[in-house]
Amino acid sequence: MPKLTTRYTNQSLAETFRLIADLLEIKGEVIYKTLAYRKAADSLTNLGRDINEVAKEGTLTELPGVGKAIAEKISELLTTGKLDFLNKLAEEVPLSLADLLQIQGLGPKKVGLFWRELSITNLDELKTSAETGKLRHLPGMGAKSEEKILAGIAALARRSGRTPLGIAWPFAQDLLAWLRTLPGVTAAEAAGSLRRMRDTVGDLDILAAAEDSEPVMQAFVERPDVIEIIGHGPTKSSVEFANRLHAQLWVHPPARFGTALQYATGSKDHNVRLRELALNLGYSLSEHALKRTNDESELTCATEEEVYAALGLPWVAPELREDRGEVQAAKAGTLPTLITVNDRLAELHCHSNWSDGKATIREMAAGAAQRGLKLIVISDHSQSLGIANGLSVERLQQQRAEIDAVQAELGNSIRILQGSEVEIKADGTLDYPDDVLAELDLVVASLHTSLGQPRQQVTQRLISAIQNPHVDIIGHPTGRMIPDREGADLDMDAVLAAAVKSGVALEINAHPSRLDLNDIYARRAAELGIPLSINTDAHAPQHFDLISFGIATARRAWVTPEQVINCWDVDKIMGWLENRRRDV
DNA sequence: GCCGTTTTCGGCCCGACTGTTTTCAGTCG
Repeated sequence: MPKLTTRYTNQSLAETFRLIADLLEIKGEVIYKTLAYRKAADSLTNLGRDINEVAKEGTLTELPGVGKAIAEKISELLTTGKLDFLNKLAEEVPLSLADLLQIQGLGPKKVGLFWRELSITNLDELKTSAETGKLRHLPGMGAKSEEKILAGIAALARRSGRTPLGIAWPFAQDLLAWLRTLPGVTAAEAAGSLRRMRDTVGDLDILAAAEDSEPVMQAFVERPDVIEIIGHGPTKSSVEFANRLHAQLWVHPPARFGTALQYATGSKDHNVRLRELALNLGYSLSEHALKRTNDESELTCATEEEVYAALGLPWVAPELREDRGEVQAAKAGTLPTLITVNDRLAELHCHSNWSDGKATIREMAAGAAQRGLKLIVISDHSQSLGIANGLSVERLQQQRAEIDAVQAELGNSIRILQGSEVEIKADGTLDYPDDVLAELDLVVASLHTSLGQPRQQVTQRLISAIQNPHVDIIGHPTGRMIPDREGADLDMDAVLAAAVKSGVALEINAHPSRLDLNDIYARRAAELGIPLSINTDAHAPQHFDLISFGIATARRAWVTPEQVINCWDVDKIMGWLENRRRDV
């Protein structure tokens, strides 16, 4: 439950509207009203600008899903920090009821029933009532329902929110590889937020193609690492694994794999758009087929391309399927040509054993060359980051000799530059003096410490670095760590405006625990013409392969290869750096 | 509560699974 603060961010505002939606639903308000609040919340989540700025402009109602009523509520929250409507609602419906919706299998109708009939308002009271058999006498309830609720409460205590993509992805790949070995399985793919490559995922959604689903489902729920079967049917099953991850598997015949994969990939909002479009074209779209509404005849699709083609659209990349304008763009033929992993030609931010890396400069350069990269920047930590063995000015100058030696040895297989990941210190100054920075081929400036500074202070600190003419790239701009640490409380509109002015590039750090910038801000930056740089921050050669997570984030941000420095050829990169040096 | 080259009022996606029932409501994605 969000606590009331006087300064609202896009996220806290979105949470407030989601809370309102939950409470209205428990209260029994017409479903479309609750959906409207959730839609508005999604719109705020997807917004790359500060809502305070939009409110100042008076253009709130131009946001999708925000009309007069919700715009007024946003304004009230932003100006007074309170919302009369929510306060009155909270007097009617206890706020703590919203927590009960977190329990798997428990929705607003049941929560409302428990509250009205038994005055249950929180988890403890619900648990006691279930344990003492008080729930089973209510309509639609029985002993099994009580068991399910208790299991749901226990599962809630075990789980801790969403899983970082970097953890979910490899596990899902193992699961898919195993599924593909099962007899009768002709294909298996990740779906859901996993396939859309969101930075965190809820449940793992997995789809398999097989004529006979039963044996596949049976094998799935009987896997030795399954600790609980949440559901088990012929087309859909869901389980909890020993590692606490939840997964659900759909099995459909190969001839229907296209509609099934499209359906299971989502997002929900993207699917709603497509189904609306289908209805306009005389089809009802489901995971099984496109059904003509006039004669019920079916058009089955083995591939997703066929599904989109039937709707008059080009195939839409999964990373775009968030209902952020992609269906409209597909219709208009203006989908971007998204960046791919193969477009990456350079790594501009990585570490060697001169600071906290695990490999030598030679090993890093050779590893990069082996992966087809044409240019690598060794950017070890600067002096004040003692914990990472940051380089003194003297060691930095010694490192140049080794880089030159490795360059001579490897010849023109790869270009090696000397850079640095320079600390932006708590006072906003950089960790090396300007004359030292001027000697470097490329400078990445990053925040690592004092991330908890007040908004204005930490924003000004980052802007100081952006304005330093020696800085080329801002590394992982917010400093967030998934899932544990929120980034700095930056005024991102001001940061982006400063970046536009200085011509500095912003990084999408590809490490799955960072993915910083995130998709929303990366999209906004690209729209503003700010050059992006996608880097793995590798501390060993195998980390170069983490690039796929950074590329996926860029794809979610609608980014094309031209907008990313790492995709330029060596001459263009060197030219860009030269221009920046000349402007100093 | 939002929204409109089929509508400014009347719509607002589709199906599987479960537990309670005896034909269906609730939940989920």
